[in-house]
Amino acid sequence: MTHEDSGPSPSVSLGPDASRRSDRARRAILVATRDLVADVGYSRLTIEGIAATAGVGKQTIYRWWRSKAAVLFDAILDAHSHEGSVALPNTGDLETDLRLLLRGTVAALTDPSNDRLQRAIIAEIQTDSSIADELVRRLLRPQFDACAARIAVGVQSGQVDESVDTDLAVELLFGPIFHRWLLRTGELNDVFADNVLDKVLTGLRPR
Amino acid sequence: MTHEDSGPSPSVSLGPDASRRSDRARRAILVATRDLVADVGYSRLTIEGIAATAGVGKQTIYRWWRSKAAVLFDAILDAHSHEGSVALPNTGDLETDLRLLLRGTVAALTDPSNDRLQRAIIAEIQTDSSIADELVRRLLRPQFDACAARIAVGVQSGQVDESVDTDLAVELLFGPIFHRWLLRTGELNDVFADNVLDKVLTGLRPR
Amino acid sequence: MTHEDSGPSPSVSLGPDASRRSDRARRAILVATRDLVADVGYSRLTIEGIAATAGVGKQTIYRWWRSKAAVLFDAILDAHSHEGSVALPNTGDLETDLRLLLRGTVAALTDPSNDRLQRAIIAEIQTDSSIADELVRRLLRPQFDACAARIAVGVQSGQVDESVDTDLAVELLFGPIFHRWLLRTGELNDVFADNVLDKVLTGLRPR
Amino acid sequence: MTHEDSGPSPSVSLGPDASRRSDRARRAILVATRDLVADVGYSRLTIEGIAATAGVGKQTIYRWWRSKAAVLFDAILDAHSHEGSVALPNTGDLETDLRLLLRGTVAALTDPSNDRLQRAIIAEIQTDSSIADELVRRLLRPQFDACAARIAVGVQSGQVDESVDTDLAVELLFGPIFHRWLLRTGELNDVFADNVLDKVLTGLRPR
DNA sequence: AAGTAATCGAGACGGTACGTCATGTCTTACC
DNA sequence: GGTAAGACATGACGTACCGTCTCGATTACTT
Repeated sequence: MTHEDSGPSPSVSLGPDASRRSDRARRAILVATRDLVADVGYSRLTIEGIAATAGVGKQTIYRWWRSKAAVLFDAILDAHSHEGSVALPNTGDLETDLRLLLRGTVAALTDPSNDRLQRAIIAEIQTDSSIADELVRRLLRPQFDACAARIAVGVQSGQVDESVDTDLAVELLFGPIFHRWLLRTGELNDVFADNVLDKVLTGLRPR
Repeated sequence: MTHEDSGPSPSVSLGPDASRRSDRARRAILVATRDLVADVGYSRLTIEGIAATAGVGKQTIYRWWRSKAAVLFDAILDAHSHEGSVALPNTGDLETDLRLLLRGTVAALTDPSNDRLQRAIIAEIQTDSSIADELVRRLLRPQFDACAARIAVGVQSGQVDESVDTDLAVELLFGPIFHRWLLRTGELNDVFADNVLDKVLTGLRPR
Repeated sequence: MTHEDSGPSPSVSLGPDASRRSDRARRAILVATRDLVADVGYSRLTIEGIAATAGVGKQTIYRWWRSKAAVLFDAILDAHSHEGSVALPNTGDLETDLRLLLRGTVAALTDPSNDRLQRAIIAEIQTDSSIADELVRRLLRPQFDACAARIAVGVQSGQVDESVDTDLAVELLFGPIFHRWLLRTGELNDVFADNVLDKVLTGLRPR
Repeated sequence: MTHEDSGPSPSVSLGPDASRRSDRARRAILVATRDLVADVGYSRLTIEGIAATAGVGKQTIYRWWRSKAAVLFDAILDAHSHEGSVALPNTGDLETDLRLLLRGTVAALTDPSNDRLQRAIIAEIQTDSSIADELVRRLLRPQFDACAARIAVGVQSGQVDESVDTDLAVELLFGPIFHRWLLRTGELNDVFADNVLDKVLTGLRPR
């Protein structure tokens, strides 16, 4: 999202002259955004509030981000940037590995400290599809791809039928998990994740 | 408010004295809300705009609804109230019936005239969980229950393994569909729905 | 102000059919108006507040009075109706009698329990001159006329020059008093009243 | 805003940081206020109307003035600020000078183009005594002091008794004038002013 | 090192919408 | 038909934020 993806300060919009940009202000804005969303919720998050909390002029925010949603998105990216790569465990047993992955996803979604931030960005992408694209591209796709890769290994080792589309398999796994979280149709916990995994794997096994 | 509601003026919150309520105003508000969301999108939907379009005082909206989201939700309910019951077809073949159901769901989600209204309520339930509860209880649960009932018939006719939890089966089917629609991870069409159905049914068949 | 000036329920506007009028409601409205003005001041006096305090429907007020000012005016009239006639003392000495009158006026104006009510009607007559006419005709003119009559007696007894216009004399006396009270240009007390009286009488004495 | 005020943007309440204040907005607000009061009267004067007429945001008004009355008062002050000093003529004859002064006051009060503005501020000071204090201090007191000074000269030249309190004398003169204007007890014209002056001066002459 | 140009914190500005309050009209049910 | 109650359309209130703008005061490149 910045001019070089490997750089230290990813941003949705580059702005006029990024080299002069105050890193102190940028970090303060992202931290303030996270804190405020956690505190008061996204619906009460305001640019003025972020600026005041960060000790920053409003114009500094408008100079570098297109919208409140863009700030929020960078705040989330920034929070995830310390998580390291999306490597999956490979114990050799596909079911075990996927169980760890799904349970980890459940844990991340239900973590109260992230809940408001994550739901905020979901709410936002319903309106702003460019943010949706960024979200998929930078956060979700890498995870889904890693998961698909692990399933592909399962195909080679004979644990999964070779006719299976690995991308589809990923959505069969994550779909019900996100469905429960987003629509609040029921409790999201490890039992549910295990049940989903069991049935989906049954459908994917060689016949 | 749901299809079985025979009362004349359904509402999320009844307010002070529902017997005196003007039905003319209520209907105008719900229609205006639907029209405006379709026109300008939820983020630009305002109470003042609804009131002006409906030819109604703002106070009349605030008297009967707790929030903009509550109005929106009633507008959606009202739109669905004319749809008749949620009966599924029963051709005798489970796969055929479920294919029709999933394709219908895909069609409903991707229908451009509903898109903004539906996404608006999804955005809203991320913030307001009481609206989420209403949505599940009055709109989603009836459909899911109907689907689960059809699958239960499939168990009796030997098309589905008798160990299967029918509620879980429903989420395996709808989860990936909603996942694509909500997160915009890919194109949502009949091919995808058919693929989901195929793999899930494989996982559910008697062994 | 009513159809017969000597009747028991004076009102600025007669309304549709005064014979059916509820005297209970009328009295409750006037009392509530006085209480509320004293409590919260005229600027926060509302028809709804009067109706609620009086335990009366709003329509009952609108049916019998043309405006909030009219209610207020009747409330003042009603308060003064218990005061008896406007007889002045006649000790034989004009200065003594006028001193008592002016000091009484000062006392009435500075009485904190009447202050808000009186100032409210003053504020109102700046906007509504029909109320001003009523005020002068029913409250002020009788007092001024009584005062003028007393001065006329002074003319006959040789205490005032016979060329003096008694109406003018009255305004010379009351003018400075009201001036201080209305414009708040200084403290209004007996000393001031006595000084005014002294100088004005000097100007009026036979030469 | 008084005669000795040399600053460029006098205001009742200075607010947050007067140095940043837009003079364009301030002037537009005061002009709009005057125009609107003259047009529709004080009772129909609204902040929203002022803002709209002045082409200004409502917040700009609320930022710099505490109330609608404060705006009105500044509008009056601003109108008077172009009048130059409050010097009285000094022809050598006290009666002539005071006659000019009183007739000028009568003319100012009965001028239809000022009537609504002046009555509005009178109505307002009945409720808000801080505005009353400002009015006296900045507009009335300077005029009264000038008048008192002229009378003091009359004392020295033997036209007025040396025992006379000049401030009292001023109120004897202006009191009846304002009384007629405020209470609408009779017609306010030059004849009345001359009569008042005649009697008051008689009371003030050396004996 | 001085000059200069962009960013910074601050906050006033013209606006829009908020949610509340009061207006004056109306309808309903009771007496 | 008057009454208490209160819903209604209207419109102003005073507040909160929006996104733009203008101010000095840094700050960091340029010469």
